[in-house]
Amino acid sequence: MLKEERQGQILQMLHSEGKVLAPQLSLALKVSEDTIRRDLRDLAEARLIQRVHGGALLRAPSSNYLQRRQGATTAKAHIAQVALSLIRNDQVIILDGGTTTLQLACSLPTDLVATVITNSPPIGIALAQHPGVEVILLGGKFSKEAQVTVGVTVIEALRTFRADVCMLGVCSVHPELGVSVPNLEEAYVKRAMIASAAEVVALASAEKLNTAAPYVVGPLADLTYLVTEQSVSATTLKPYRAVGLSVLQAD
Amino acid sequence: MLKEERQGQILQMLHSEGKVLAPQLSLALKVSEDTIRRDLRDLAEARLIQRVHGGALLRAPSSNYLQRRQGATTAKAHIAQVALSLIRNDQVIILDGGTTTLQLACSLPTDLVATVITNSPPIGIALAQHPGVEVILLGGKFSKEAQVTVGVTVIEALRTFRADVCMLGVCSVHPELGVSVPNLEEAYVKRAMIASAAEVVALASAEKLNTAAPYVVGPLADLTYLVTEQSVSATTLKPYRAVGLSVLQAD
DNA sequence: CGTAAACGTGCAATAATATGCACTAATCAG
DNA sequence: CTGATTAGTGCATATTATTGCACGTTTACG
Repeated sequence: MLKEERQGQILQMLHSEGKVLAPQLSLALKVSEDTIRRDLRDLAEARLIQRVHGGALLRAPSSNYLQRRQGATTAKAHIAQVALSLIRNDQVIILDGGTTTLQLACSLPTDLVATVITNSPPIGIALAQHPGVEVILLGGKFSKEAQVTVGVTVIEALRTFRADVCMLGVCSVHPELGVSVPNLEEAYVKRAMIASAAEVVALASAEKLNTAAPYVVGPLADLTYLVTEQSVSATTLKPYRAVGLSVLQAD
Repeated sequence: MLKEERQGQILQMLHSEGKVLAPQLSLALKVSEDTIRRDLRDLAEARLIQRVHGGALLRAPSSNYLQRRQGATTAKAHIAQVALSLIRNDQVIILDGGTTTLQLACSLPTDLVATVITNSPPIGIALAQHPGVEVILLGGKFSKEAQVTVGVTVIEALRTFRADVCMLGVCSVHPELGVSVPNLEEAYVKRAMIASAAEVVALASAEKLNTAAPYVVGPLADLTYLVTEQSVSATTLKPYRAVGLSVLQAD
């Protein structure tokens, strides 16, 4: 049995039982407790479990999303402001999850008349303030970390829409690799969002540029606009403009 | 039993009882009072409880700001508390939208392992605090007043599930008319929830009893349990019990 | 005050863990 | 193909964490 396979089983058992004990795992997986402990250490290092004396527990709920929601708001607010200019009345808009897009949702004019399709419950709730906006929430498994729904139902549901524009919060964007994310599920969802929209707007703060993550969403050619911060230099943006992307910078 | 697990139970008992005593905990958790005291010291250090001579108290008067935001009356909290007793580990639970069910979601033990299917984004977000709970959000048009998703996609999605129990917040319930709601869409959704669950629990505060609304969800026979307040008289409840419904009252 | 309960501390027993080392199997450069 | 390297594992041993108990001190409350 491979190490990764074994660690996968540990995770699975943890999620079904709520807790796991080292001796119990040793017995079930037929390896020594030492190996189990090493596995648990690895998994704890990867922030997948909460290691405790005697075994492991489900990871304590992280307030990552809330923390991120606090941080770096001015840059994101500026980016959101620019993205606003790409939205017009009576459009069908796909809004990706994430803090930048949540900021965008909050910044929408209150008299905007539009349909917003999103996999982010917080965005849906935020848009309750906008009487003219019809909100369609995409259903699926709720990812607590990113506060979005993921899974095949989200992708299936997206297929049934034809949106005018899609606002994508990107984790990583690179001139050659294109858009990539740290999570397989999210990659599929973003791909489906891109496929269902006529125009695609990527919202990327400065630190996202020229970086890459494990899962590729698609090439730069999939994007129509790239919105980023004022502070980014022209040379940094040159390769993006070179492939025909319209780059907008906040002021 | 792991230390962290035990401390989790202490927290849970504290939240349900309002206070805990060292000897009582020692008895309940089958460890010495010394260990209990060490646990209480740890928890106090982590600012999770307020340590006092003899045991511990809740640190802040209000345990959850979400509860306050909803203006949770004590009645609703009590109803939710009773409904908790109908939930066990490893169940698949359908949670209806509404303030009472949100209260219920917030009151779930943090170490509960279960799957929750809901059409309420606020409930989904609230359950992000529960690492053992897998949340499935039902997608559809977002109703801003009720803060739930509605529409045919919700009903379609519900068809694909077979839940152990369904927790229904009811607007109106009447011995002869059964459950009814003021909105056609919601009626359809509740009907679908009932159809997908083995047991149906209706949560109804006192003022909901013996009232009716325009759209009928179904007869009382669809329900398994009716949870309501202590203050409701036995004569009021008699017709409900007469049709074989198990009526539970908060204390 | 005085008493009993509650508390803190040091200590020993036990369980869990970390670390160093040896062995195996797979990989890879030459 | 061969020898070297490396990741993964199990074992022995040292270290640490957790717990219960003993004992002296503090606290609550009549």
